Amino acid sequence: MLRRIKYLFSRRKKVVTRFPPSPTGFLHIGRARTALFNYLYARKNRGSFIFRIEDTDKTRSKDEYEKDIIESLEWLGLSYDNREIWHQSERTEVYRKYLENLIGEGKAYFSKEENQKEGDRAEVIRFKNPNIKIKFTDIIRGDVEFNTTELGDFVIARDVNDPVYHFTVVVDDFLSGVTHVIRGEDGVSNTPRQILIQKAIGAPEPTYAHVPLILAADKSKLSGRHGAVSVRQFREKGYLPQALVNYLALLGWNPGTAQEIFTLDELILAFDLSKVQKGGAVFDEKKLRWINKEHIKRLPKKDFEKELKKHIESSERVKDLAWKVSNETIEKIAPVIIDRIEVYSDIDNMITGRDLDFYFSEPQYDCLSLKWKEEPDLSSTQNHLNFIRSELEKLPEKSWNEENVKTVVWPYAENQGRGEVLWPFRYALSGKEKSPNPFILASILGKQTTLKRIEKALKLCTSACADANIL
RNA sequence: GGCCCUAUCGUCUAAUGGUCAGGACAGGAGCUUUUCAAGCUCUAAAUCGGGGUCCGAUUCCCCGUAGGGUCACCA
Repeated sequence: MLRRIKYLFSRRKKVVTRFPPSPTGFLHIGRARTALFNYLYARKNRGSFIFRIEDTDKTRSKDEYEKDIIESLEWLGLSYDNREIWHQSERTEVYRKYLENLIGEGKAYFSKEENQKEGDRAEVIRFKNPNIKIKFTDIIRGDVEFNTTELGDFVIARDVNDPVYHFTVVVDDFLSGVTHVIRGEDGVSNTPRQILIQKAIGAPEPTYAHVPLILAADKSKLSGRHGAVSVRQFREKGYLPQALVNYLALLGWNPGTAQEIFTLDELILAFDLSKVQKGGAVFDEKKLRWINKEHIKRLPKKDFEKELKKHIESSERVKDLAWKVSNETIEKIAPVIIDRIEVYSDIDNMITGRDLDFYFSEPQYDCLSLKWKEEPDLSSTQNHLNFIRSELEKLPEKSWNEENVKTVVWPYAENQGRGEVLWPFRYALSGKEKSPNPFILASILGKQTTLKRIEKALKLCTSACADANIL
């Protein structure tokens, strides 16, 4: 009972996590993952997740990047809880107060410098290092100990109005009540100096968790030269945000169960920071693609259809040829397409590869292609097509569907040879070596078009090929 | 180089002081109503090396090796 109360008491402090990117580039997936971990941890503990902008480097910070980071975060569905977004560039007043206090207390001092490189100031503010041992507990890596002597009296500001990162993070984390600092592994060695500053300004020490880095296939840090690294690039490639989130969560973490496909809400439930891996993880786009496919399969039908329509309608080919894209067609082909793609950009590739043409226009092909590979000539192909046509003509329009077309043709195909019958049937409808099966095709195209295309195939058999003396 | 961290199939990972070291992705083979895809079944594939501790280590310890991070008036 006492334990229980103690436990509850210890948990009373509200968890606050944060994501403080500097707008010096598009949102990198590595950073997106640490944002995700912060988000998950906060949500899991019913705490809050804070977002702020660290733009103290005026030359490298760009509005364009800030916009991208905010959009990407929103796209991923990682909502933050603060209404107002702090910009460190607008908070020099705040930092100055702390800076002046430290100087007044003798914990920091102005220091004359010899210019090491261009842009260096002649005078900076340095932190007076007490040279103590710093020990902190990291949720992921356990106890970490550092001797701070080697840090020396490090710089905390260029001048009173121009503080440096280490100082601003500590002040802002303190002021916004951050309880858990979850960041990339590259922050480990920054921790001791930040703890030193915390002690100096009287800020409580947050709990740390350093997440391992995302690696490229060659095990080096994932960067631009390895291809897509920003969230926006994956978005442009046609990945689903929930799939990216799912994959990123699974990189370096696992729920301890066999479950691999998660929604954001499921992740919140299952997530456990202490089970995050210690070593870096190689980014594998193949697996991301697979996860994306699984999420596409789980999409509400209408959502997928909408996206499919968008891709088809906006393609150059469809626009150039002025093909009509009816909702009815979209609904019919959606299940066929869904089995054949992993990311939305695969739809675009199918269009450019002419793999969708036959749904919208009459196929053009060479009559010889109608012949099944084991047939010596077109004579029996012609017979088969004739049979299919006459039988299908009897099938009323309102019973025209995949199942019924199959019922009509199947016994005949069994009898005459599947390839011999089905290949020309399918080819007549698609004009393609590879396509969905003829029954689905027939049901998508409808009775009229199906019969028209068979008719056309029959004509080709008798005229063109006959001329060429192939029969 | 100093300091810090890490080490299981190709990749993401599970597991235990005693297991046939499990799963998933990717690969290979096959099945299913021609082709393509999907689906299903099967298959190959790993505990970095060397010392300890122990009846027994992949697991615990040490050393090595490899990889990574960090050493700014960048964040």
